[in-house]
Amino acid sequence: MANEKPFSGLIERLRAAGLRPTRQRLALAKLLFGAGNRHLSAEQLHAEATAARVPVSLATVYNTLHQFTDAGLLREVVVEAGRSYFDTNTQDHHHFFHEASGRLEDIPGHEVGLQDVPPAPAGTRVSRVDVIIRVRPDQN
Amino acid sequence: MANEKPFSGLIERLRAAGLRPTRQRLALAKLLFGAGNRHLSAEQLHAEATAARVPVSLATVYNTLHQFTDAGLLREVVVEAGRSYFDTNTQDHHHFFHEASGRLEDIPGHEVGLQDVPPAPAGTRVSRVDVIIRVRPDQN
DNA sequence: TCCTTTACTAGAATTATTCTAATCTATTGA
DNA sequence: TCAATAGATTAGAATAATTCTAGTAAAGGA
Repeated sequence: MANEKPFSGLIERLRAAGLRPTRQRLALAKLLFGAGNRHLSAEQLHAEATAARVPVSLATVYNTLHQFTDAGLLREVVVEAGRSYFDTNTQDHHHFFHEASGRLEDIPGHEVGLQDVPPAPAGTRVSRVDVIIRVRPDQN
Repeated sequence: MANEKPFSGLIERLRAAGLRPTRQRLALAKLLFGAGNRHLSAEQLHAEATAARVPVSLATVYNTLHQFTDAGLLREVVVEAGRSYFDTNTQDHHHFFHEASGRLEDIPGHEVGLQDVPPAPAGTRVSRVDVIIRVRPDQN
């Protein structure tokens, strides 16, 4: 199965980002990038690593998530006070946020368009545009 | 000055929301709504209240902000992990977020348009759409 | 005024995240 | 191959934002 040796590629990605391909970084990368687009909190990833018998400390999970984010491998999405998710899809796209369950769902980038985006205030430039469509269960 | 008796209106707004117009709620409402559109964190509002010689506990500030939000008098905007602002402008509008300073700035609603907003996932309905344009200092 | 309900409070508790200082490991060059 | 070292990992403490608790106080109606 294609799951056997997904390491070589990951090692390159980490090296390219200036990160040593250590055991825990590889294990976390495999969990993050080995199964399509994901939206995970640090706690969730830590729990997955533990379940996968990769003992890694929560501090390392946080460090790693931030390093990956800085390297452009992940994107951080904040939806609620004290709750942020790391998204493995770094392409230009937006999100549905399910208020009831706290779940985040991708909206393919081309499905939402912005018109008349105003210019950035003087002395600044746009670093990113986040669009979050908050939805809740329909009560019908 | 027009600042002398802005209470009567506020008392009505609170009553309409089913909230008793208590001393601290009135004082906080006055700080919030007495000076145009504002974006305040709970800590900031608590500091302002203290400075205005209105001793109110932080717990009450949180309670009040959430009650006002539930009543539609405020809108909560989350921009960073562990940092949320309460916006006194409840009209449909979006924000610039200054990453360097942590400051939030309104973009009048009609300046940004969304096209091709996808339908909400089955069984859900849209409760709100947040657009946050993140900007950072231009390095030129 | 009295009573009931609702609000307020200080401080403790909780949650998410970051820091610290000690230990370990990947890499490199002899 | 191996030691030196720069960088990574760790447990646990520290911090920050927020919520909870349970006791006290104040508002509004009878």
